[in-house]
This record gives sequence, structure tokens and C-alpha cells, in this order.
Amino acid sequence: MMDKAYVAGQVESDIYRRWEEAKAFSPSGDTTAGSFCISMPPPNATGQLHLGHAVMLAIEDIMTRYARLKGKNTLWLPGTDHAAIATETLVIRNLQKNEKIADPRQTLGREKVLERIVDYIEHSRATIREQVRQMGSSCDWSRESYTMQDSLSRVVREVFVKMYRDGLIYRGPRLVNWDPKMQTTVSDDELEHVEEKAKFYYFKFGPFTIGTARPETKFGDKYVVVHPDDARYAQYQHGQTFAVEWINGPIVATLLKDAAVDPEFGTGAMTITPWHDAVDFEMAERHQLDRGQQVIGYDGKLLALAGEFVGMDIQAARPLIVEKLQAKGLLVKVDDHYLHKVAVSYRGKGMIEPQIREQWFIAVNKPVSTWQGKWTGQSLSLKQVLQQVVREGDIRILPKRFDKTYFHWIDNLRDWCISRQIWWGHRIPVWTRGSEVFVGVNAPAGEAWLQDPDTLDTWFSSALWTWSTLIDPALAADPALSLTDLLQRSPDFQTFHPTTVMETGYDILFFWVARMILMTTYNVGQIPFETVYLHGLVRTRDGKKMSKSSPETSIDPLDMIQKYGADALRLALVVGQTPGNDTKLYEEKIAGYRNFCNKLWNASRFVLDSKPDAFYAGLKLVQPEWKDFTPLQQWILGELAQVQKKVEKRLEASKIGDAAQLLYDFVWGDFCDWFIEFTKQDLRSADPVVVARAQYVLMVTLAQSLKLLHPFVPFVTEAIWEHFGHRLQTMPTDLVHSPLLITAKLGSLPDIKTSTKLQQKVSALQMIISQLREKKQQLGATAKGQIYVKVVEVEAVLGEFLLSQAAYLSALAGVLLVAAEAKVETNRAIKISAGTVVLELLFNEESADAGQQKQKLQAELTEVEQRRVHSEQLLGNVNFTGRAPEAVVAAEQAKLEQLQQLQMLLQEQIKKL
RNA sequence: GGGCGAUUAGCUCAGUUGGUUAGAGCGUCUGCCUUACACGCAGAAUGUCGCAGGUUCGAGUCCUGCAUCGCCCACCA
Repeated sequence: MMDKAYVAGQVESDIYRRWEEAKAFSPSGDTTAGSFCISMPPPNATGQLHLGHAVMLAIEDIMTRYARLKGKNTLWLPGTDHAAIATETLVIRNLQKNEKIADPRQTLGREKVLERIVDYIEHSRATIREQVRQMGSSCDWSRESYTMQDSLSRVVREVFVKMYRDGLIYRGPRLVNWDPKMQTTVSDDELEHVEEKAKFYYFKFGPFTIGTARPETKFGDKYVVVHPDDARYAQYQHGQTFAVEWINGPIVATLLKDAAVDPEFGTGAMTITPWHDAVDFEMAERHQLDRGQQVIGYDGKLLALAGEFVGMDIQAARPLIVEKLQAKGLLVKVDDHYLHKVAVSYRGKGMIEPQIREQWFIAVNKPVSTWQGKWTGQSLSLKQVLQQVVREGDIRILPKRFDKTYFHWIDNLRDWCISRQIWWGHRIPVWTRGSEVFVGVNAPAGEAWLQDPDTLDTWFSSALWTWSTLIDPALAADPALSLTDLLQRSPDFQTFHPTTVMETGYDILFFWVARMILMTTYNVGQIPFETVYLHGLVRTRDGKKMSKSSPETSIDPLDMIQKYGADALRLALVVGQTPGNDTKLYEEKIAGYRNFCNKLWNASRFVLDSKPDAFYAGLKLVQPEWKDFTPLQQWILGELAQVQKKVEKRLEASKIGDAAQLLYDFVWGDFCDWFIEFTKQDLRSADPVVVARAQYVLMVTLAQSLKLLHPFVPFVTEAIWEHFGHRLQTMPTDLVHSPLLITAKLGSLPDIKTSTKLQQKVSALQMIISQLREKKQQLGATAKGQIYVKVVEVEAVLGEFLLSQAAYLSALAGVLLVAAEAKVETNRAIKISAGTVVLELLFNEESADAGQQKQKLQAELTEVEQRRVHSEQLLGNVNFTGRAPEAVVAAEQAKLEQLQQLQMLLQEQIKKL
């Protein structure tokens, strides 16, 4: 016997364990229906599961379970990311806070700090693993991967070496985004621009007046730049030199003309500081100038060049520098309300100071790729390959509009700085000894080699994720094998790459998705995935981002799972979720889907437990033929088949929310509210065949619904499935299935004929029932006893149908239906229009005021006439028939006929009164 | 500055290639513990579909402009 209510918390972990024990998450190995693979975007190995993860897991699990249901050889590969900067910062901060070590790097040294990080990660990875399980994720844990595991680290080094030898990775002095707080570089994409109100200063610079918001960088400036077409400066020549009295004394400056200067801004003249500004750096490169001098140190303090300001913090020095310039009579004016944006680090939120440093880069514009797509023979740059694979449709991005942002991003893409000055991560496989340089997968032999202290950008290793995780770790341990060997000999790679879908948040399209395409096309010669499904952000009810800083607005997925179950949370996250759009989540929504789970549970309870075991014991049923089913049974089976078709279509079109909604409506509406209620009538029958057949249809419909629902709500469906076992023994054999729902195949129900005619008849029946219920409720207060309904006027076929279903009609509407000939005591008439039918129903209620009645009817008549006229005009219009589809014309004609009929009926009645 | 998206019931959102009287859930109101479910059943009320034009027999849906909100990108020092 099933419990009265479904309590998710009591069964979920148990069910998950059973799935794992049955190894249900591993690929079946049967590739007849094709293979399917998703690489799980690795959550950071730090931290807790948040709603972003939850949406990702829900969507991917639905895709995965659906693939399994369709019999595909399915793999969803889980893993975690070492999250270099985030993790290192966190561990360092913990050491400072908990162990009072002021400067852990200094005190402990590289090895010890790394040990602490590894300890920390081991612990938090275990946590996140558990949390991923709680969502019901059916990923294959036996293949769990981690960016820092040996096999992946090896691949990282292989790729570095390959790209270095191919001339794509190089080292050079470049302007980088330096984060003085974290003491590392940050990539362009890891920047955030924050609006800030500042002062904007105008200074005399020789004959010019220049504008700047950063006087503290200006010590070494010796170039002033204007726009080539600026009439105000037409008298000066490009390259002309002149003497300037500047902050720390007289200098010789040079004038440059460059179109990058905006003549409208400030005075149209500026000085450049290549060492601390990206635009200036590019301008210096363009005119082949020297790169100037470093003014600000890596610690964010002024250097010797600043003269007496040396060692000062920028913020503190700025006003003093301005003061000095003013004293020298160089300050022209100050604009106090200057609004601009400053760059801060996405991770640490520290102010970014551009600096020139020696860094490792990947060249994106160098034409070297051997990409074997439709462009064999051409030599393409990495950038071009990135564009081609999406433009030519090898990779499809959902929603499509993100193509544009993607292309735009690529257009502006500069060489990717891959080195980071932190310790946690893959160390750059480059060793030096004096002037010797060694680049290799393993350390060079011999003494005194020093390895580059920097590590690689986290995204370097994540960019390899779709395939580095499919390489057999045992093979990767063999140094004799080349990267090509590893790929060719790893069965998982051969079976599952390119992966089917990359499902992730649109916020990391550039960080990650684009880089996977870049690194995979180049190093493997394959696309990493066929489709990119980008989900949106989860927001609060009023559209705000959920953040840790305001815990009262944010929802903890783990709390919700505990309270409402993982299934409810999954549905709440997925219904209404369309690719690329944000969704709002709030507790009532989750509660609503919890209710649905309970509804499903109870409907199942009715189906499975409404008859005692003894009843089933005596029952031996053969599979009924189509004609044996009652019209209502045929109807529900037809609806079910149709829903299945639609759900499959939506899922294949990645419309996950729509598919879920469809099933929700079918189960709650068609199945529970109507079919089960209709069926109660059959179950009361004295004829065991009638009862058995009714039970059969309930079972079949429920079983198939459970299969369809399983990807969305795996726990409750599996829990119900468990109770199916002993009941199914009495059912025809084609329903017998695997003991676990997770491994069941969807299949399709045999011999179902969906009929639009039948659907129309049933919806007419439903509409009449609804309207009778309403009428009954209206009369409820006054009417005593039974209400008699007489079918007076009805289109022949439909009328026949309605009369044949009279028992159901009267049961569900709570009215007693009498035969057409039966006497009716009083004569108050109401009309019910239902689809293409007009019924007149008579109630034994007190006779109403005739005048009032007439007035009402008259009003109705006028409306009907208007609609009739409109309809006639429409059909009379040539364009209408010329352009509209036939079905519309037919419908319009039917509507017209009906209106004409109704009009006559009304006229007759008015006459009678 | 450039690009993208959103605007439909009190709230959160559906609305397929233009086509019957624009839908759902939550909330509200009314009546029900009808032996699957009160996490429920039955019923009701609520909409100038952001604004202004245009195309069309017909526009929530297509076009133009405007407004408000949100996001992304960008080198105005």
C-alpha cells in the first residue's frame, strides 16, 4: 500500500542509491539508437551548490534521461574545476583569518600553500559531489573528472607544448590587466566596469592643454596626441618636438596625430602613458614608440619616477600631485562631475592597474590552423576557425540571437594571455637554465633548470574539458604514447566526441564556450559539441540577481530540496525556462510543483491501490483491441499518444519547459480531473470485464505518463514505479519492463487511433458538464432535490454521443439526466453552447419572470446576429478564401451554420414567451 | 557610443507560420473533507495585450517611431 502523501525527503536518497547500485548512469554500450553525451560544466571545487548549478543540473539531467529513454548510449560526465584564482584566494584568506598567518605565501612557501589548497579542495569536492547527487543528477560517477587530475594535467602540458612548437604560444611584453590586490594578471573577460564619479583635470602641457583623470600616471609622459583633422592643432606637424615644463621639471615632448583621439572630448589633446593604459599602449605600438616607463609598482604604489611621491598610494598621491602642478601654474581647471568607468577584477573586485609584463599568450590572428572543415587547403587563424564553425552551422548556438554577440566578441578578440602569477593551477611547462629554454611535457634532464613560476589561466584547462575527460587515465599514464595515440586509443573519446550538447549559462559563453571551440578545433580537429544550449540566470521574484550578500532574497537549493523535494525544484527551475532568458524563482512556485508531485502520487495510488490484491488475483486480462475500449477510453489513449508526440517534438527542439508544461497539463487536467473521474463510473460496474478494462486503461496511461515524466521528476516517478511491479503481473505482457524506471525504454503504445472527431465530442461533453456544474451552483441555494436536464435540441451525431455518455455526464455534473421524452415539471430554459452544439436544458426550478427572460434572450439574439453578419462578410471576402488556410474557412463556415441555428432557436423562444 | 532582450490578469509567465470569444499557475471570492489527493475538488471574477502610427478582410502576433526597464560589448584619456 502506498502512503497517503508523497514525502520526497523520505525516499529520494534511497532511490538515488538504488540507481547507483544498478549502475544505471553508465552508458549502456548499445549504440543502435546512437550515442549521446554531455560534459557537465565543472562546478568550482570550492563552495556550495547554488541555483545556477541547480538549473544546469536539472536541464542536463532531463536531456540525459530523455536520451536514455530513447534507448541511446548515454553518458553524462561529471567533474569539478580547480578554479585557480577563486580557490587560492579563499584558502589564503582562511589561513590569514583562522590561523593568523599574515602573509601565508611568505611564511609557508609554495609547497606548503599548495598542500593546504589540495586539502581544502578534497574536502569541498566531496561536498559538491553530494549536492549534485541530491538534485537527482544521473551522471556517471565512475568517470568523474577533475581539471587537476594527472591525466588532464598531462593533456594540458601536451597542448601547451604542441601550440608552442606550432608558434601559437609565445612570450612577450604586453599590457596586462594587473590586479595589485591579488598580485596577478586578469584576462579581459574577467574585468568588470564599474561607474565612478571622479575629477577630471586640465593641465598645461607646453602649448597644449591636456585632459586627464589620472594625473599620477603622467610623470613620464612625453607624447601629446591630437586628431589629424582637428583644425585647432592644424599648425602643428606630426612628429614635431617642443619643450614642456612638467611635474618634475622640463622635458622635450613630441606631437603625434592619431585618429583614435576624439576631438570632441576634453580639449582634443591628450598625453599618452603606454605603460599604464591600453589605448595608449596600442597607439605607442602603432607609431613604434618606446613603451615609456613604469610609474606605478605592482603593489599599487608609486615608483622612483614619481620623485618625492615615491612609495605613495595612488589615491593618496593624486591630490598632492595636482597641488604641485597647481603651484607650478600648470593647472587650468578641474571638472568635479566627471563620470567614467573603472575596471575592477571580476573575482576579487580589486581595482585593475594596467601594467606591462612578460606574459604567455596564445596568438589568435596567426594563420596556422589545419582545421579540416569545409575549408581544407586554407590556412586559418584560430579566430577564423572560431567564426567559421558557427557561421557554417557545424555548431549551433541556442538561442540563435547569441550568434551575433559571439561574432562580435570574436571580432574584438585579442591574443589570449594565459599566464597567471598565482601558485594554484597547472604550472607552465617551461624551464630555463641561463639563456637555455626548454619547453616540454616533462621536466628536462640535468641540473639547475628552473621552471617558470607562473601557472596557466583556469580556462586553459577547462577549454579542453569535452575531450580531456574522455581520455582513458590509464593510457595517459604511459609517457610513450603521444596525444594522438591517447585520443585514438581511448574508447570513450571515440564513442562520445564530439559531445552532443554543451549546456551552460550564457554568462560564460566567452570565458568558456568560445575557448573550448578554439582549443578543441585546433588540438583535436573536431568541434567540441554540436549544440550549445545557453540557459539564463535565476533571479528573485522582482528580477534581482540572487547574491550571497542579501541572503533574505536568495534561495538555497538545498533547503528547497529538503522542504519540497528535488523533483519540485527541478520543475520550478525548468518550466518557463527558455534558452537565453532569465527565470524568476520563488518559493510558492516550488510548492506548486511539489503539489503536482503529490497529485501524481495520489493518482497512482488510486490506479494501483483502489482495488484490493484479491481483485487482481482473479484477474487475467488479455490486451484489449481498440474497438473494445469505450469512447472515453479511446479518447484518453488518443490524448496520451498525442501528448507523447508533442513532448518528444519539444524536447528534440530543446523546448524543455514547454514539454514539462504539456505533461503537467495532461496529467493533472486530462488524466486526473477527467479520465479518472469518468472511470470511477466504470469501476462501479458489476461486470468484471468492464472493471478490468477500465483498470487496464488507467494502468497503461499511467505507466506511459510516468516514463514521459521521468526525465523531469525522476524521484517520484521511480518511487511510483516501484509499486507497479506486483500489479503488472496481471497485465498483458507488453507492459512488462525493467525493474527500474530509469532504464526503461519509452516505446510507443500500439494501435492507437487519435480522432479529432472524438476529441471534439469529448470536449463538448466536458463543456456541458462544466456549465451544468456552474448552473447547479447558481441554483444551489434555491433548488431542492434533483435537477432534471433534458436534451432538447442537438446535432444528431453529437446528441447521440452525449446521450450515450449520459451516465458519465450526470455523474460528473451531479445532475440526473432523463430521457428526451421525459416530462419536465417546469419550463425555465437555459442554453448552453458547447463547441458546435446547442443544447437546451430544462430545470425544475421556479418559473422566472417572463419579461426579464425575454429581455435576456433579446440581448443575446442581437449579439448572435452581429457575429453572424461578421462571419458572413468574412466568408464573402475573396481575399479571405484566397489567403486563409482551408481549415480556417471550414471552421468559419461551421461557425456560421451554428450561429444561424442559434439565431433561429432564439427567435422561436422569444416568440413562445 | 554600439548591440540585444523585455513590456499580455494583482503576481510569475504561455501565446506555434497573422485566423473562432487572448490562456495557465499563484493569489482573491463562493461552495465542498464527494473513500486517490485539503499539497485536494467544483465554480466565479479580473485584460484599452507599454504608447502612437502603418500594412491587412483580419494584428497580442508583421513594419516604423516613441517610452520605460534590464543585460552585454566598447580605447572618450
